[in-house]
Amino acid sequence: MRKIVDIQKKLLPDLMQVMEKRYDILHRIYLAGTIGRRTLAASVDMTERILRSELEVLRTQGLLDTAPAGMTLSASGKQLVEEMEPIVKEIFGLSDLEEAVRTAFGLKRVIIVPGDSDASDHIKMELGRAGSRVLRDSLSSGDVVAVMGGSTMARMASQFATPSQMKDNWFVPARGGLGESVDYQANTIASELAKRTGARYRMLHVPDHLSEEAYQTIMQEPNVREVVDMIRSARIVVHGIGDAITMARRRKLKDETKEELVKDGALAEAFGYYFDRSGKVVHRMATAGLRLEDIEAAGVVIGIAGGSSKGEAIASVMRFGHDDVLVTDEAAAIEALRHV
Amino acid sequence: MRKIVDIQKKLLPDLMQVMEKRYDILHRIYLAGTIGRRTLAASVDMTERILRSELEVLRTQGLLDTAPAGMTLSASGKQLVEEMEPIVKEIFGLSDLEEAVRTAFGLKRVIIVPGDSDASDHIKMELGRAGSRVLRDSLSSGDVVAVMGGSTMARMASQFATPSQMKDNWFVPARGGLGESVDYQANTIASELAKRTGARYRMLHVPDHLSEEAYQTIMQEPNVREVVDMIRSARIVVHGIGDAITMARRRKLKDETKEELVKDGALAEAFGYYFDRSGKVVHRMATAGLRLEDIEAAGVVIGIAGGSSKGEAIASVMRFGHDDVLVTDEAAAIEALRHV
DNA sequence: TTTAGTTGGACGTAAAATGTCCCGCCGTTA
DNA sequence: TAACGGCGGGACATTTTACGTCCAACTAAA
Repeated sequence: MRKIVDIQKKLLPDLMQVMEKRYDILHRIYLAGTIGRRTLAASVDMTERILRSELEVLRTQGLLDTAPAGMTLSASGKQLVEEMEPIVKEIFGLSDLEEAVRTAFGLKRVIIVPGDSDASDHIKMELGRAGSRVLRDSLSSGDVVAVMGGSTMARMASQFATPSQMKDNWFVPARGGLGESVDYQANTIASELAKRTGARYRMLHVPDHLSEEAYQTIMQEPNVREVVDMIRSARIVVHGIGDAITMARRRKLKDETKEELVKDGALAEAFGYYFDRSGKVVHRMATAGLRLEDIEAAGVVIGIAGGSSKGEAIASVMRFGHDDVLVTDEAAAIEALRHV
Repeated sequence: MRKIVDIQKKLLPDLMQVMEKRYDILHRIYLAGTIGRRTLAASVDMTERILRSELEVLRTQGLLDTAPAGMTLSASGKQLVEEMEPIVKEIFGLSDLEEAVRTAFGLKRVIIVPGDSDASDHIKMELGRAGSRVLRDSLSSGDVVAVMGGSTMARMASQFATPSQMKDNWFVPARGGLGESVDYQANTIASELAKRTGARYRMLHVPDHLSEEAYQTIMQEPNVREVVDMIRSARIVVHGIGDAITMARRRKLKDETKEELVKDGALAEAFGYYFDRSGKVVHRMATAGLRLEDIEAAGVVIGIAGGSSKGEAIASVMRFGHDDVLVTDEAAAIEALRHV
C-alpha cells in the first residue's frame, strides 16, 4: 500500500493535493453533521465559489446529500471518510507534526519527509528532493539565491528539477570558505544549481581564516566586491544545519577555538555562525559573505537538515529565529521538539 | 491495494485517467530510450501542447531529463516505470478486457467493473454505480431518456448522482408492463431517476397481455398517446439484460408461449424482446412503448448487466447489434467473450 | 554543409475557474 | 404569526488557465 501511494505522489503531485482538499471538506462535514456552504467555506478556508465546485464533484460522486437545511454526508460518504482515515494518515500523516514544529519555532512553513536520514541514504535523498521543491516553489523571477555548503545542500542541488529555464535568476555561495571537500562547497552547489536550471551564478573564492589585513585587501578587489554585494542582496537563503563540534573539526579550526566553542556551549552551526542551546550566536566563521543582518533582511530563509542526531542542533538554530522554512525528516522533527 | 485505489477513485474520478496517461508517456520514453516531443505526441496520441504540459509535470518531479537530442528518463523515472508495471497491470487490467469486448461486438464503449455480480451484492452495486455514471455522462440538455425495469436498473437509479439539477430532461419508462414487482418496474425507475435529478417524468400505465382491441382503445387515450410518443422519441435508451426463461417466468407468460420460446431458442431478453443465440428476435412482449425501429433510431442505447450467469445472454443481445454502450462486470465479460 | 529532428519561447483564442450578487426557500425565533 | 437568518442554487462578468499553432535556435548525423 505504501508503495502505490509513493508512486502516486511522484506521478500525481497535483492530484494528491486535490485529494487532501476534498478529504478535508468531507471530514468537516462529517464532523459537523450538517453544515451550510458559507460556514463550511470559512471552516476549510476556501472561497465560497471554489468550495462550491468541489462540492459539486463530491455530490456527483454521491458522497454528499444536499437539503435546504444544509449538506450532509451520504451513507457512502460517511463510509468513505471512515475508511480513509488510516490512508490519510499514511499519505498526509506528517502534517500534524509539521504543524507542531511550525508553531513551536514560529516558522512560516515546515516540510517533513518520513523516516530518519541517519538510518538510510534513501531518506537523505528524499530530504534533498523536498528541499529542492521548497526552493523551487519559493523562487520568483529575478531572485538572487544564496546557498551554503554541506552534504545535504549538495543532495538538494543534485535533486533539483525545474519545469522550465530560469534565465534571470542568480545562484551565489552564501559565504566564502574553501576548507571543505569540493563537492560540498557552497561554490560548487551554486554552480550546479545554476547549471540544472539554466540560471546564472557567481563564485566567491575567499579562503578561510584570513587575517584582517588580507581580508580588507581582498575585499578591495572589484570582482570579489561585486559578488559579495550580490550575496548580501539575496532574497532567498538556503542553508544546512550542522553539529557545532563536527563542523569545527571539518573546517579545521584551531584547537583553542574549538575549546572556546565548547566553553561557550556551541551546539549548532548554520551559515557560518555557531549557536548555543538558546539560539544565541557564540562564534562566527571568519570569511566574507552573508552577515547576520543580511539574513535578517532576506525574504526567505530556508533551513534543510535531517537525522535524529541533528534534532538538537536544528532546535538551536530555529530558536535563533531568522529562518522562515524548515525542511527536515520525521526523526529530526521529533527530536527537535524535545528541545523546544 | 485495490481498496486504497477504489477510495481514491471516488474522491478523484479522473485519477485513473491522469495516472494512465502519465504512465503511458513515461513508458513510451522508457521504451524509446530518447525521443522527441513530436514523435512522442504521435505515439501516445496527444496533441503536442497537451503533452507538453504533462511533460512539464514529469520534469518538475525529476522523472525526466531533457537534452537537445530529446528526452530521456532520469534514474528515478526509470525506477518508477519498473515499479509501476505490476501495479498498472492490476489497476488497469480491465481496460484490455473492455477493449476486447468492445471490438468483439462492435460497440462504441464498454465499461467493466471488477468482480462477479453473481457472487456479491457489492459488485451489483458497483455495476449500478458504473451504469449511472455512463448515463450521466451521456446526458445532454433536453434529452428524453427511456428506461427499462429490472433489479439492475433499479440499483442504477438508486446510485444515480448528479452535480446539478437537470430540469429540462425527461425520464420515461421504455415500455408498459406492470407484471413485475413495483420496485423493479420501469415506471418506478423513471420516477426515481427524475426525483434524484430534478428532471421531469411521465408514467405509462398499460397492463401486459392486452388483446389487440383493448390495445387499440387504450392507445386512443390522449395522455397515453402523448407518453408513447415521447418514449418513441427518446434519444437515450437504458436497459438491463435478462435470461429469456427467467424473464418469461417473471412476466407470467403462458406455458405455451414459454414452450414456444424454448423451441425458438430464445436465450436473452432486453427491452421486451427475446433473442436467440445469434441475436435474432424470436418473440416480443405484448405491450405499448418502444419498438425496434425506435431503438435503432435512438442516439445512445446503453445495456447494463453483470454476473457470469448472464454472460451468454449479454453476448446474444450484443449480437443483435443496436447497443452502443455496455456496462458489465468482469465475470460476465469473460463469459460473453466465450460466446462471440 | 545540409537536413531532419529537437527544445523552448511566444501569442492569440477558447474554455474553464472564480468572485460576486441575488433569489426563493425553510426553519427558527421574536 | 411575522420577521429573520442561513440555506442551496442560478446567473454573470471577469480573470485565469489551458490549448493550438507557429517559429527560432540548436544539435547530431548524414
